[in-house]
Amino acid sequence: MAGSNEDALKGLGHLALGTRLKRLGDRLQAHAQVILDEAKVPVPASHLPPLAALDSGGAMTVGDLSRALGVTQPGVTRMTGALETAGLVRSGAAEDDGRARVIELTPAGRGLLARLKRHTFPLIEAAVREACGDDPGRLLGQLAVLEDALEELPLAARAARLAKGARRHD
Amino acid sequence: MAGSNEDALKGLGHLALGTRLKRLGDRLQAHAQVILDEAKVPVPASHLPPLAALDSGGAMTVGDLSRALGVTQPGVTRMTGALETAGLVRSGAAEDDGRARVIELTPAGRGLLARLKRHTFPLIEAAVREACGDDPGRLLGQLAVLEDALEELPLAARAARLAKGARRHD
DNA sequence: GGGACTTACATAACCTGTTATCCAATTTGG
DNA sequence: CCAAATTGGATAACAGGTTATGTAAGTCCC
Repeated sequence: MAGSNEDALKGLGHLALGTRLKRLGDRLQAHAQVILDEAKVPVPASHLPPLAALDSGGAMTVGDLSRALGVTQPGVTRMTGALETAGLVRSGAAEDDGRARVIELTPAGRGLLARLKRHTFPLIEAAVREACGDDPGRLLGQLAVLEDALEELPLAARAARLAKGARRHD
Repeated sequence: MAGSNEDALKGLGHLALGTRLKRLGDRLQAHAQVILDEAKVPVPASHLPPLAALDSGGAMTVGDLSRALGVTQPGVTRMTGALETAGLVRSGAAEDDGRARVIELTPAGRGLLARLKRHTFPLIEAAVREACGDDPGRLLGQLAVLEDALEELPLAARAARLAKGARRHD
């Protein structure tokens, strides 16, 4: 019999780290969604990043948002389309460039953001921080280390180098 | 005016932790995929967890796999379907229960796993460990803390408690 | 033993991201 | 000034997960 499962991912250790990170991220978002729902926020959590970016950065184009959020341009097009349907943002051609579409918050969007910043975001922030354990910054630090490392030298390159070094033991 | 921006995104800070974890996980998987491709592994990285689970746990049903991997049952159905098409697993009704479908590795699947365990997994493992920085276990530990915390008390409950405590400052 | 629940899986529809490609507007260079 | 290259965005197709629901097999209980 398989005995106690669960350890399948654990057994893969660092190999499954990617899977594990994704799942944990998903779960965090789902939990945050519950808080948002309780606060009667009329948008899914996934739409908050663009709203926050527009709030802090002011009106900007699709491309700007794409860069600001780190999601691809089609993703931004879809998100902003949904937000526009929800009445939280509006958009129009840029004055100086007919190709660019400038997105800005509507009053409704600004109002929502104001409420969120005052009541909801701090709550989520505090709850997540608490869930992170004694030293909340440490997790973020570890993530940054990993992100930077991947940026600096891809895994494949590291693997190749390690393989070369290990070959004599083979 | 929003003044110094940043604080909207700061407010999102830990809400964005979910997004960040997911994105980092994605990137890790993409990097691992490169290594797998170079090793001529004929499956996407996302299919390795079920293979590894079957390898370590032996033949098991769809439901077992779902629990072992932490993905939903339809997800397992799809994954195993693809693996079966690829000839790496096979399946059949359980002897004692006509509803259950038991999945097991084919010889090809076992062979692939053997090769991976010998050559590829250790490489990925080592590369990821290196990328994680000086103390590779610490990140896993942090993740476990967060996972356990979410399990033990959902964010919404934490938020509710924190909100109650903070109300007198409102 | 036969009807009502329960269980295990399959299927469908959806969500949210991706890459690939197309179109229109702008810029550039001859 | 017009043709070519570039740029900003939209659209389509796909990926990999999810939830919701359907269906067949098993179990319970009168």
